[in-house]
Amino acid sequence: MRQITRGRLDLERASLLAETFKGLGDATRLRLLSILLEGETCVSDLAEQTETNQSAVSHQLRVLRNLGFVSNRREGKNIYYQIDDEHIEGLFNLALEHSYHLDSKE
Amino acid sequence: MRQITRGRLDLERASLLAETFKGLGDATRLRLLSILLEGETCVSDLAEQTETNQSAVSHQLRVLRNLGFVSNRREGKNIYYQIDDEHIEGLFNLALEHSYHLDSKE
DNA sequence: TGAACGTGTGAACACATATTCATATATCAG
DNA sequence: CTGATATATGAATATGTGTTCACACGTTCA
Repeated sequence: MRQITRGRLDLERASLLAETFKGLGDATRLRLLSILLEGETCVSDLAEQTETNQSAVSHQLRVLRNLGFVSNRREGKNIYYQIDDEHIEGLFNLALEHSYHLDSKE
Repeated sequence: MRQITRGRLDLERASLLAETFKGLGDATRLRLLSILLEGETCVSDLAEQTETNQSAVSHQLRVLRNLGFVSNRREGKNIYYQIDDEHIEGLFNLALEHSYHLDSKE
């Protein structure tokens, strides 16, 4: 059982966490993740479904890969991406709750 | 009981979520929040404890206020900030778990 | 081998963002 | 009112980031 480190963040740990949140701080990346949460998808399908050009998708997938959010595998000419992190869905849902929370404040 | 909206994110909702994550995507802001999670704190103390100049702290507190993460109250010359969102701690902890997850991959 | 297709990558550009400096505003003490 | 203190704010600057374009690379198929 992992003991979560609580208490004040030092600069180094804060920077690490900031990287994680920054990775989720872009609408295109969130939409890619949202599609991938429904299942493995290849790059061209991701581009089509998000109405984003293929190069932009590739760039953003690299960001997600570097953060350990997704992984990929080649199958012929296609490369399929998949979620490779168990916390993304939770982060999604908490952030959604926050947005509802905001609604109710206004 | 709130029904969480799942499934694919449209652009508008994705942008909203991205704002939330962007707000957490900065080490200075995360450290401020981390201190505030321990209790209400005034601006000058926040600046001192993060070794950040007062103006920068004020700017970042404004960002956090605009996102609904914190609120404040004046007491004499001081202004005390406090956490005003129930999801921040959860987001913190999930992101921490993700960072441990990353460690174990390398 | 060569053409077609899917994907990755570097450069360039436009735009966003964090920090600093100077200064404004608000409150309090005298 | 005056000066001191706490905080906010706008402008300037440096740095980061997302997208596009052009092209490279790898795979398949004929």
